[in-house]
Amino acid sequence: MGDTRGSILRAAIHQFAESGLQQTSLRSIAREAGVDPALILHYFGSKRGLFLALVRQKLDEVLAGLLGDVPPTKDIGDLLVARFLALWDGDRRLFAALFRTAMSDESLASLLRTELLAELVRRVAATHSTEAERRAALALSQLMGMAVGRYVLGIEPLASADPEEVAADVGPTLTRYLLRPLPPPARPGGR
Amino acid sequence: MGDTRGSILRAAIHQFAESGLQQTSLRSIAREAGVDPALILHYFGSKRGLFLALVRQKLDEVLAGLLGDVPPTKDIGDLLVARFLALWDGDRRLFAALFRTAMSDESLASLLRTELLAELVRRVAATHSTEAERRAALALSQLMGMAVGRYVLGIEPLASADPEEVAADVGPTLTRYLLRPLPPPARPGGR
DNA sequence: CCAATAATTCAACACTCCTTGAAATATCTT
DNA sequence: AAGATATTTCAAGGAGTGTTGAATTATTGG
Repeated sequence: MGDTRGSILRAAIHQFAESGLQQTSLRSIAREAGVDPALILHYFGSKRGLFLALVRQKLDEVLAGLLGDVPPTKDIGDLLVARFLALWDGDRRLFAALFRTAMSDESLASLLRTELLAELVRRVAATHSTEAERRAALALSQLMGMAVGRYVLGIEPLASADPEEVAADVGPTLTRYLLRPLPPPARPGGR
Repeated sequence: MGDTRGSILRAAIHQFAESGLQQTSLRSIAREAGVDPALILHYFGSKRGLFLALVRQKLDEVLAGLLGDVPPTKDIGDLLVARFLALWDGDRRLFAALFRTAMSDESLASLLRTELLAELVRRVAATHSTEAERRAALALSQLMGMAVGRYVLGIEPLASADPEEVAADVGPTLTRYLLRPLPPPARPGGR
């Protein structure tokens, strides 16, 4: 099995999920992969390069799993929340680690904005030509807050609730942000 | 001015706000405070001890500023959001750094749960004897999501919007979580 | 003024880290 | 089989870390 590069990636996923980007050392990844640390640099250029390779891969999964084939429905919020939870529940530790890193690393945050958020804006704009950015930002922040509470901070009963229950609670908020009338925006220059 | 301890704390706040807990070194704090690194340990025991001293102090400010003297009102959500934003807007970098750390550090996360969340639960329970935990968790996650979007990831237009506008958008969600009827909880053991 | 206590510094230990450049080993091509 | 190429290891550089314990300076109290 000449898949050394693959086994490095696997070890990296495992370690990053366990301890995050900063805490994980190339040495410990190399140890788990049964490989010399220098080899990782040979393949990925740098620790950051390894991490980014990982992120790109997962981001595609997220985009497909979250925004792929969204049927038109009145309960769009419930659907999005359910998909979001299904994704994240499938690999809690890894996603939590990725999310934490995105919050500490401007270049990752920027990736989130330009890929995930932008795609969401595009979908929203398809039904609402105006205020798509505002709606998408609000929806995304509720999604992220739910994730923080459930997966990162472990706030009960949110952390242990069944996905369906969470979707029933949070979904309507998303639906409102995405489809319902919003308060009139502040007039620029008004007081 | 024999306030060396105070100037260490000030330097620490500045540096932690700028770079976070891990990235900031005792040596650089000592440099800014014009002091030997060992002196910090003398006063605070450890790097973590210094950070915790800081957190305790700020947490009290937050609790007072957020949950102190809440008048009974129908628009409780707008009020909470406005207060939350006023607090955080007053020191964006520091709060963002504290929040990031809370997400990576279980003992800080636990502090958030046992202090901020618990206090919120107590307030909610005053008007809703049942489901206070569920309501508080939902409200807190929307607050945190708003914070992540606005301050940490910098999602537009949320990041640059006037506080009043954000309060008008997000407040009703909080009010709903806190005061309005929620979907019936899943029956335990049901399917 | 001198002893006791507090404040502060010095120097060093013991790690760990990412990264580098050259050396060794394996694989492939012809 | 031999030369070329890719893969992998070795050893070490060089910097930075938190922390410790003793030594030094300043401050206070009798």
